[in-house]
Amino acid sequence: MSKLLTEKYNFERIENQWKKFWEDKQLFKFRYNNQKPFFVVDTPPPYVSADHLHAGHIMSYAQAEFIVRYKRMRGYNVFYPMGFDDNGLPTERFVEKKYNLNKGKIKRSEFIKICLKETKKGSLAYKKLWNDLGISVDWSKTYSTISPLAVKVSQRSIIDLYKKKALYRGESPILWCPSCRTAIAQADLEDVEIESQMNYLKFKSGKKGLIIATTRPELLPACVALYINPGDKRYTNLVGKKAQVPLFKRSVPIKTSSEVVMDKGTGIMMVCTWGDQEDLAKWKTDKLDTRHILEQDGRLNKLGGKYQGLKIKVARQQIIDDLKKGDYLIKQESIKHSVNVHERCGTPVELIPSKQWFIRIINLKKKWLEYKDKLNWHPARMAKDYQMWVDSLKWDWCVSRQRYYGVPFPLWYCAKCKTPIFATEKDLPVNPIEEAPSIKKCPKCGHTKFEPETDVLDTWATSSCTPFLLKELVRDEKVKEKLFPATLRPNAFEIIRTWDFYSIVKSHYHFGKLPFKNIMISGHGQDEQGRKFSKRLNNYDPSDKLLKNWGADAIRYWATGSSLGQNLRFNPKEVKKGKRTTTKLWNVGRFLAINSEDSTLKNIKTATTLEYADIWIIEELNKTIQQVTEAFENYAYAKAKNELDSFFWSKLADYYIEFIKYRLNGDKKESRDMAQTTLSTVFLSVLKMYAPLLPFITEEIYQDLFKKTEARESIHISDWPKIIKIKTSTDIKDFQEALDAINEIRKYKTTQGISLGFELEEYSLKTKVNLPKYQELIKNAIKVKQLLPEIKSS
RNA sequence: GGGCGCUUAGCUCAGUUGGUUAGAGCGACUGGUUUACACCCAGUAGGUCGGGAGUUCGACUCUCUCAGCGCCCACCA
Repeated sequence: MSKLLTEKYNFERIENQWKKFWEDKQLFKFRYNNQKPFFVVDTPPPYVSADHLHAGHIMSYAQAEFIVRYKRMRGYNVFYPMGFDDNGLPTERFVEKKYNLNKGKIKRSEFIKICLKETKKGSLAYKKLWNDLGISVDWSKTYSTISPLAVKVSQRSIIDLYKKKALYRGESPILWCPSCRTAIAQADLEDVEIESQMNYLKFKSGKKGLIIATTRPELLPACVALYINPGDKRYTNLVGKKAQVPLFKRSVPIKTSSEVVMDKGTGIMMVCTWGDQEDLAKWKTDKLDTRHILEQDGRLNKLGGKYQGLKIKVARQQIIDDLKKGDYLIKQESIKHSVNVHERCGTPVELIPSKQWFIRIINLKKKWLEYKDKLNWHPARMAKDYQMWVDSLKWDWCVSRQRYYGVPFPLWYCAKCKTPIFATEKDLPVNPIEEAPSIKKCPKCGHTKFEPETDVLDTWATSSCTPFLLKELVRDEKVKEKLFPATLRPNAFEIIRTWDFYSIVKSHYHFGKLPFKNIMISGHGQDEQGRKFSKRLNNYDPSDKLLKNWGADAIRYWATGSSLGQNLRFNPKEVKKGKRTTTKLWNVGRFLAINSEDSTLKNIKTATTLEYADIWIIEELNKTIQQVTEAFENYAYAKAKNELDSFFWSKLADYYIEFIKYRLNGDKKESRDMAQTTLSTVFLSVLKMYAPLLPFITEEIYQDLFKKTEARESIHISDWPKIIKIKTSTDIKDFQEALDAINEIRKYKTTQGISLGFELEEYSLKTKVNLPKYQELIKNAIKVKQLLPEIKSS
C-alpha cells in the first residue's frame, strides 16, 4: 500500500529513511565506468574548528551540490570526495581559545594531542551535517589535511618546489603576528578600522625644530631618517641637515624623496625600522641604518632603553607620557584609520626580521593572470577579485610557520654548515623532529650531525594540494589520470586569494597547468538583516536546529534563493515556501496514487488519443525541461528552481489537474488512461528536475510510484528528463483562448461569491474561443452545464 | 582614493541578447472546503523600476553622472 495514501507528509520519517537507504546502498560511491565522462569535484575541506555550523555553511555547500546531483543524473562519473582541513593555525587558535592555552605555556606534544582530539570531534559534526542535509559525497573517499597521506603529498610538493627553485629561504623583515608568534603571509591579513591618537612631536633641528606626526611613538628608538619632498618650500633649508629624536637624543639624517606627500601629516615622513611598507622600501633602497627594535614576542628590545621589555601598547603610552613631560608633544588628535591585522586573531601585524621559507609568486604575476583567463569562472565577474589580488601582491608567499600543529617541513640543517637537507621522497611522510634524514653526511661539508627544522607549513600550503591529493584516494592508475585536473572547484569568494590562488600556483610549478577547469564561487549566508553570521552577534540558529525544525529539503530550498555569487539573507518565509513545495509534491503524488489503478507507464510518444489538455501540458513541460536544463548547465540553480516552481504550481497543479478530474472520474476508459499516463509522465519529469534541489521528497515519491516502471534503484541515479516528442497532428495554438475562457469563469464565480465547484446552469462568455473544439474541456474544468458563445455588443 | 556588487509593489526578491498593459512569494483585503492539498484554491488592491542627463522609433534593461548601502583593496608621515 502506497504511503502516499496512508500517511501525511512527514519530513522526519522521509529524510531518515532515505538517508539510511543511500548510505546502505552506497549510492554515491564512485563507480568507474569507462563509457561515461568524469565530473571531479574538488570541494573545500572545511575547517573542522568552525565552532558552530550555521545557514551559511549549509548554503555554500548545498549550492555546489545542486550542480553535482544534476551532473550525476546527466550520466557523469561523479567523483565527489570530502576532506577536512584540520591542521594549522585555525585549529591551533581554536584549541587555544577553547582550553585557554597558549603556545608558550604547553609542551608541543601535549598541544598536538588536544588538537587531534578536537579535530576528530569537529569532523564528526560536519559529517553529520552533510548527511542530514543530503550532501551526496562519497564517504569512502575522504581525507584529512593532517593525515599521513596529506602530509606526504604536501611534503612532496615542498620538496619538488625546492628542486624547481620555486622555494627559497630568505631573511628579512617579514609580516609577523606578535600574538600567534609566527610569520604569516599577505593573504592572512585583514583590514580593521580603528581609532588611534595622532601625536605631533617636536624634533630638534637648528633653531626652529620640526614637527612630526605619528601614531606610533614607540618606534622612536628605531627612527633612522626623516624625509621631505624636495619641492616642499617650508623645509628646503633642512635638506642634508640632521634632526634630533626627542627623548632618545639621537641624530638622524633629513633626506628627500619625491614620494613624500606634502599635505600628509606635517609633510615630514619618519622612517623607522620597521613600521610599515614604506619604511621597508626606503630602508632597502637608501640603505638606511638598521635599528631593529621589536622582538618576536611584540616587546621592545634593549634599543628601547628604559622601555626595554615593554609590549607595544604599554611602551607607546609610557613614551607619550614622557614626551608630554619633556614638552615634546605639541598636540594629539584622534583619527580613524585602518590597520592590517592577522585575520586569525585580530592582532595588528608587525614587520620583524626572521629567516623564513618563501614560494616565489611575485615574479610570475603575468603567469597567474594567464591562468585566470584560461579558467571558466562562474560567475565571470569573480575573475576580477582574483586579478585584483594578484595585482596587489607585494610579498612572496611565506609558507613557514613557527607553530606546532601542522605539516612539518621535511627538512634538516647540517649542524655545522647549516645546509638545508630535504627528505627523500621514499621517506615521506616524515617528522624531522623525531626522525633522522636518510643521508648520513652533509653533502657539502661532510658533517654527520643534523638539526631538524621545527617550523610547520602554512595551512594553505597543504590545502592547495587538494587537486592532486584527490587522485591519491584511488588505486587504479587509469582512474588517477582522469582525476586531475578537477572538473569543478566550488567555494565562497573569501578564499579566492588563498585556496584558489595558491592551488593555481602549486599546480603551475608541479604540472604546468590549471588544477581545475571550472570554478564556482558562492556568496555568503547572512542573517535576516543582511549581517554576517557571527557568534558575537548571536544572530543565527545552529544548523542542526534548522534541520530539525524545517527539514533538509526546506532548508535546501532556501539555499536556491540567491543567484550564484550573491549573498543570501536567511529568510524563514523562503524556508516555509520550501516546505510548502515538498507538501505540494506529496499531494500531487497522492492524487496520482489515488487515480492510477495501473501503475505502468504507457508509452506516451506513440499515443494517438492525446486530448488537447494533454498536448498542452506536454508542450509546457517541454519548454520547462529545456529552460531548467539550460539553467543547470549555467550553474543557475536559482533560475532552474523558478522555472520549475512556476510550471509545477501554476500549470500542472492549478490547471492540468483540474482539467483531468472529470476524465479520471468518468467512464471513458481511453480518455481516463490517457489522462493518467500524461499526468504520471509529466509528474515524473517534474520530480526528476526537483531531485537535485529537494533530494528527499523526490526520492520518497519516486520509490513509491515510479521505481517499478523505471527499474532504477534511486531517482538520483536515474536519467535526466528528455523533451517528449509526441506524434500528433492536433493543433492547439489557440489553447490560450480556452485558458482565458476558464479564467473568465473563475473570476465570475469568485466575484459573485460562488464556489468554484458549484455547477452553473449556463454562462455567456465574453472571451473569444473556439467552442466546438474546447467546450467539453471548459465545461468540465470549471463546471458549467451550458456555454453560450461570445455576446457581441451592438 | 581604487575596484566590484546592490538600489524594482509594505517585506524578500525574479526580470534572459532594449520591444506591446513590469512579475512571483509573503503580507493586506474579498470570496471559496462533500475526497490531492487550508502547508489549499480563486480573485482584488499596491510600483513614474534610487535621482538626473544621454543614445534610440522605443530603456528596468545600454552610456554618463550623482546619491545611499555592502564587500574587497590602498592609505597608516
